Amino acid sequence: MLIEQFLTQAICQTVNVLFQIQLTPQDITVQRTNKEFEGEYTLVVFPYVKHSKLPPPETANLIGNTLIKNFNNEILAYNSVKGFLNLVLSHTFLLNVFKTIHSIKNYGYEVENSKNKTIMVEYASPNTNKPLHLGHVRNCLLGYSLAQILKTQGYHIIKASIVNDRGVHICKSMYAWQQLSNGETPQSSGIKGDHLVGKYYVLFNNLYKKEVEELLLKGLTKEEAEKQAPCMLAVNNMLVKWEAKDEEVLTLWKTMNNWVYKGFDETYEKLGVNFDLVEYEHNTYLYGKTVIKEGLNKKVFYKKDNGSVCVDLTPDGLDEKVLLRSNGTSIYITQDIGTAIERFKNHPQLIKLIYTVGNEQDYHFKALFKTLEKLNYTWAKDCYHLSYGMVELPDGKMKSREGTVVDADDLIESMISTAQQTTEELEKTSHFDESEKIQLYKTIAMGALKYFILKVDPKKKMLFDPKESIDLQGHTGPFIQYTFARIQSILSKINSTDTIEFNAIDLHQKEKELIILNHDFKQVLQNAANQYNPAILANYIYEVAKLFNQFYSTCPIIKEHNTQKQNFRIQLIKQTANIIKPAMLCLGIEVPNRM
RNA sequence: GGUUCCGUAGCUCAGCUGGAUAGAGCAACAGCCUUCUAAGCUGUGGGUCAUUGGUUCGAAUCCAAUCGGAAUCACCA
Repeated sequence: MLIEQFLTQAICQTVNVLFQIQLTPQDITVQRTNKEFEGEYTLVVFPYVKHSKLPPPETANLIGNTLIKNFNNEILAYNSVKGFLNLVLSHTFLLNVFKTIHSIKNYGYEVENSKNKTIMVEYASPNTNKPLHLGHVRNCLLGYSLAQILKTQGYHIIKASIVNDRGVHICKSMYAWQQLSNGETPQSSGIKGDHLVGKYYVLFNNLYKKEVEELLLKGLTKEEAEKQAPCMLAVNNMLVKWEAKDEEVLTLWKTMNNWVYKGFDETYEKLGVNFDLVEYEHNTYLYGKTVIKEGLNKKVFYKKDNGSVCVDLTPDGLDEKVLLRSNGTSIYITQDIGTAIERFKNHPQLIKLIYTVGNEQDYHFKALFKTLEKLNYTWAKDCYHLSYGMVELPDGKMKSREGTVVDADDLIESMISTAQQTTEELEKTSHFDESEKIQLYKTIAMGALKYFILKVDPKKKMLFDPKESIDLQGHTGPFIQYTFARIQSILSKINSTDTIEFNAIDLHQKEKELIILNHDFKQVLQNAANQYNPAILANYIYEVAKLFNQFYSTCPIIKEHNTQKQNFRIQLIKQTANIIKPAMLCLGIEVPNRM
């Protein structure tokens, strides 16, 4: 950022004078120089040949000559290859850049809430009829990480979850439990609450399937059978009773939901995610109805003959969307309209509302935002759907009915035991005490899992093979954690000061690269925040760790006897650690001091 | 059928506001622990960037068409 700013200004000034044109620094872009050429930054001169009226190489030479003449403190030399002008930055300039970023506390960060603006990130938002699975894990990690990243840009962040705690799905679990459980509870069975409720959800589906088959044998059509299956009738009846606040049903509903919440909380804790605001749908699902009425009065919506209320989105390339059932009850989008309005009403500083939801709902959110726009809410444009791809298994999509879902708790457990096994094989922890070991296994396991998920672009689908455990080597979370631990180890063996007395030292290639990469951190954080994409940060921090490891194997510190040089290297790796740690925390990944 | 998204090495992924000979990791092979942690470093092999056309000095990147995959088009959530 600092460097690009300087270069674009310098180049802008130069070409304006040379070619009698009027560009601004924003019109100029520089890029990093390719490995095989000398230099750090490159200007592509093709855009300027029509002004210079010279062939590209001569244009490059002309610009290069003028630059080193006018900016000889910063630019040491240049070389031009075809139309590419490669600039070699001076060591003092790079050292000054380094001193600048090193002197800034929390480089790359804005003070929390300094913008006095609020962003709400909604994620997780589970149904309460079954435990969390790998898809939820991706959702939670993305949402949490994005919230952390946005926080670094000076926003006040509200992490929100809206729990879908009512409806047919939970009634299915309730009915099956009533019929089949003999009063089984998490306490009596030792089963985690969400898994227990999930178990009865599965049992319900089995029962339903059996009943439908029986009815089919009796000669009913498939459609009739699916509607008339006794258990389904019972569930529908239960839902009616719930809405009528039947005490028995309500008590059971509360009991079973509480089992689930307790289970979810454990899983969230293991994932290291949390929320500032938890809403429950049974409280919020009626909000939207009055809005629909208003829209009807304003003629934004219309009532169809059968009594349902619709909005016409065909001018916007979408379809006609039903907003209220003919029997007057609300549906998904009705609720979402209501909660969005409530949220902007309750939080006056809210400038962005981000929904972390899978891409299967792209259409829904388009319709939702468009509808809000039609209702003339100016903030409709501030709603954003963070859409992410499904997690797929080698043999296709996860399907709960076929039992191919990867359960979140199971996955975490197996990651921990993999981490433990590998760590023991490497004999890393012989002098760790027992509790430290357990902590470390968890840290590594979650680091591997989180990084594995966050490094891929959210919008792309990703593949997970349960048969192969997630790697701990290479482009992984543990690699970065390991790098951090090494830095801590070096620092602990050296009595370091914080002086930055290193003025006239020669920089090794890897040192230059590491300075520049450190310097890029601010821009990367901004990009990740602006594009709502934690993967940008994840891939960047791997580059940093990789470069550190290369630097580390070529530039010894303890063996370096030039004290200025040694001090510089110490400060450089300190700064690197100062970037790795917060970046990893933005991804929700802990970094251990030793491993 | 309409709409949207995706297609890069054997596998998992970067790169996409157009720039030089397309990058990592895993897997395979060959080196490096008497020197700050070998979960590391160095090297080798591996590519028709789905296909075809267009835009231009220049295309994995932008546009169009085609092929392949996915999602969605519910008075489900």
